Amino acid sequence: MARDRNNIKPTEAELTLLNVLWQMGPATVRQIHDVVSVTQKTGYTTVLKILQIMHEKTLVIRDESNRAHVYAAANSEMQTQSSLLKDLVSKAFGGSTSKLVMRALDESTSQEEIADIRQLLNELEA
Amino acid sequence: MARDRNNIKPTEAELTLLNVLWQMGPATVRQIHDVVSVTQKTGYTTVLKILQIMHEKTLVIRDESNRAHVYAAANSEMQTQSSLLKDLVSKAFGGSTSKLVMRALDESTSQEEIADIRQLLNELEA
DNA sequence: ATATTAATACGAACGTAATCGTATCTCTTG
DNA sequence: CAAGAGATACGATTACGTTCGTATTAATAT
Repeated sequence: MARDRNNIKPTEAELTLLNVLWQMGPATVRQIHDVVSVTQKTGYTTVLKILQIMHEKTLVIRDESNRAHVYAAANSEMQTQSSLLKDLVSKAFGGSTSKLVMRALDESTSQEEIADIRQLLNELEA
Repeated sequence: MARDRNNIKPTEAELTLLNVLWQMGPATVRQIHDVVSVTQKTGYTTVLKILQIMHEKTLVIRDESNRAHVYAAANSEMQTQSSLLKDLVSKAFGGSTSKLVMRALDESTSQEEIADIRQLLNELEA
């Protein structure tokens, strides 16, 4: 059975670029690099190369109608987050999502966050 | 600033071996390999090599007083889980733990799990 | 003591990720 | 249309993770 295209796990560098795409929406290599280079010293062609690889892996789609190709994330941020969580649950939490959740929560969790989570729990019950 | 030794992120193969060590407690390469080889076709020397690398990284400690060295996880399962979560939160959830928690919870979460999490939230508030 | 068994150490090979330099292509504009 | 600016394509390099074969070392049994 072929691996679901939605479940390809992005590498660290790929995830960095996906974060930019989710934030900006569709963007050119130049635009993406401009954002990335604020916090990292990554070269332009490095960003380009990674995007090309991501395109092969179908992690991004691209519009080639203009000279400067426009890239967009192939999967939503939510989908990718869920996929990454599922991976971590299986590899480090014996498959138990609630164990992960409970490990994530600690004394640093704010009252507001606790309220938000309670709200979600209520909704899930209904 | 040197990276905290407790925060070295184990690779996938390393995490597999750590899971065995957390489950079994201190063990020899032979014992670890016996467990791992039930589910994977990994060679004995591969397991040995990975443990040696983990020792260099201080992911495990080892007792060399006997011929067959006895390996043990250097950090607890809890510490490692927290470290992996912290990493994922920063890389895929914009630093927001509550976002991760809320993404992890969905309709598949059982009533019992919901109760357990509520319990923990109550304790955190107190 | 020597042969056998079983362990560690070590190096090589392979795959993937990340990086970047250079070649090439393609618009624009003077 | 020719030159320059700015884009993509591609190959080479480096780093890391994973795997395993072989050499070496150490304990044991004959």
